[in-house]
Amino acid sequence: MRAGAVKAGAAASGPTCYNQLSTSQDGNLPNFMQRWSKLFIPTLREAPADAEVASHKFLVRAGYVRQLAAGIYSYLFLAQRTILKITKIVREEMDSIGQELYLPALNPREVWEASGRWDVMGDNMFRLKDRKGADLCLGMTHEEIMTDIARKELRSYKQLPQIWYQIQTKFRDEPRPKSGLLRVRQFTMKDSYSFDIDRAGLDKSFDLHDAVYRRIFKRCGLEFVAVEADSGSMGGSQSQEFMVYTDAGEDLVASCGKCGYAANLEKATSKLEAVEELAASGREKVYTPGTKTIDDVAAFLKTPVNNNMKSLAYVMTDGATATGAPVFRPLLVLMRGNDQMNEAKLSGAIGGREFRPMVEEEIVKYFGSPAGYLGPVGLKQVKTVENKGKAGYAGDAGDFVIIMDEALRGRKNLVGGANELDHHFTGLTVGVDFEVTSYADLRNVVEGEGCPRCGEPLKLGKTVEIGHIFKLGTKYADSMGAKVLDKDGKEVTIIMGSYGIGVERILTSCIEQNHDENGFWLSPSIAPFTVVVVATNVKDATLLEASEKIAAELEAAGYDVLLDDRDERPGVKFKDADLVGIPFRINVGKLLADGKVEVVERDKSQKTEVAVAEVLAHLRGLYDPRA
RNA sequence: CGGGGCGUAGCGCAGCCUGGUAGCGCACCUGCCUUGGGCGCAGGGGGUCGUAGGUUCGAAUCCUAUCGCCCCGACCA
Repeated sequence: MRAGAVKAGAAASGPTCYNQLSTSQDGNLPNFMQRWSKLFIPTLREAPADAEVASHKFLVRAGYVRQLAAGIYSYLFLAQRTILKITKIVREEMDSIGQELYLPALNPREVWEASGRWDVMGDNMFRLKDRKGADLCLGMTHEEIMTDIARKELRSYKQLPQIWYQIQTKFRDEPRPKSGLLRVRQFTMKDSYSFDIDRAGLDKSFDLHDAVYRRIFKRCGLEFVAVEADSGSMGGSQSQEFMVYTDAGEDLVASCGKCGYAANLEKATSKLEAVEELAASGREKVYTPGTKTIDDVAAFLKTPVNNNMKSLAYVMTDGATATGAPVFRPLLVLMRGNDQMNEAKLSGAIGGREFRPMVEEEIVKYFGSPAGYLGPVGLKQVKTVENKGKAGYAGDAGDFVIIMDEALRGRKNLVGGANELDHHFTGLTVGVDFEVTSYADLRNVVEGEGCPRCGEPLKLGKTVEIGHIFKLGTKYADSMGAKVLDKDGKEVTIIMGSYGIGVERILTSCIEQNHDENGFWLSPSIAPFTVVVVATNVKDATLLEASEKIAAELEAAGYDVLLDDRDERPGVKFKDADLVGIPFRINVGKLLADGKVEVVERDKSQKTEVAVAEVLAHLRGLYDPRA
């Protein structure tokens, strides 16, 4: 029998679609037994020196991927099989709520200008010119293209709701690609977009995605948490991320083991213990020589750190001049002395305006004092005005925006800088000694603080984001003019949602979650093969024949079978089998004389002796592909 | 963008300081041997030492520039 030939009885599904051209393929895989000796599975004994995280090391060692350039990878046979299985699951689940489209990755400048993001995306966007010199870019995400279709085609509320999705390659020129497939410049994303006539519709589309996402990740065998996320600066109302706990992750999540509260650190809050107020003394300027840090001041004045107020000086852009140059405005942030400010939270608090810390010259210019002694007293301040539901600031160019962290609201008799070298004020109280422009939650939650819902101590953990669902509202529909007529014949803006899944991140997260020193194991639902049959000695004809028979039987029962028929020593084959992510292994070897083989469960490293005639039944007890 | 590190055979590395015929382990090929956890023996193939200039009789090695990759930070729907 020729290797790779379609075995009689095994290829029951007729001509299988097996095009490898793009991510638009349907995910079908060839339905016949594969022979390792004929395949290209370049396993490595050692990982490349520049691989840091487990998934990166193993993806390379197991022959799944090879790097082409920074953050750009070729997916070899095993990786492609796994990706196809993942996208098949994604597709099956998404088809239950939406329709699949396939949109261009190559986008003209105009559509990105329509939304204003041609400029916003900056260097993160790959840009190129065509032969005529026209600007193009590679799509980082597809709000613009989807909204463009919607604005051109959708006319009536009767056509809503719509959920359109695609599985496409995305391009992002990350400043620092890293961690193998975790942070890359080219990757596959399932992105979907919902179009609704009203908020209630959006809520429903959002909830549908929430439910479908949970099913997808579960089917892929991932342990995940859904967390509250920062809805970004531009007015989205609800945002939820799906995260996987792993030390390879880059995001921090605060979670409560008791009530289930979980939130990205950019969003998380906590119950704070009350701070004892200092005795009222009235504002008093005190000489505090050489006390540039909060700890210095607190120690010098013998006051608790949390009665000290930290003043952080920033400049932010606030509008532009007639010529388009940005206008800068000073920004003072007031925090409890031992709290850390979260930049994402601040960004939200100032309506998404850009900001950066002041440099020393700016500090002197705006405060008339060197850093270390800054405070809110005596600063000229803007007025806050309501501006289409978003706070706008009115005032002269140098007027401050002063934002105070919620943890300081209502506090009295604080210590703060006096805007004068070597001097601080004691006895500062908001509303008496100074005013603030607004309050906002700006502080980072600290591990062990009380859950905002139930008060139990919060835990912090590192995570990778594998999915994100987001109520966009009218941001793109507004800027791009996507409107329909409602029941009353009135033109209304379509309300949108945006939902993403990182396909490769499902694979990498699975590996991060399920590996040991010898390799990794994937859920049978997404593993490139569900079972590998190891013929321990191919020179032994009886043994090889028995292996082939078992493999064929399993294949006919719906398993994706890899037959290791290589002329290698058993040790080599076992090492490779442990490495490449296949959840089940059948060793055909010494025990065959007694009519038995070994069934190995990779995750538990558990071996069970099973009679040859019982192999299928035994395996079905562990996992049934047709269940 | 700031800081650090590295580019020598497919992978992991030595050689560079102190210039003089390019090496080791693994992998690969051939033969023998072996067959339950990356065997053993023998023979063999493969590298313009990232690239370009320069110094020198002579450069992997010294100098300059440049490209690439990795890490930390910044940044990051």
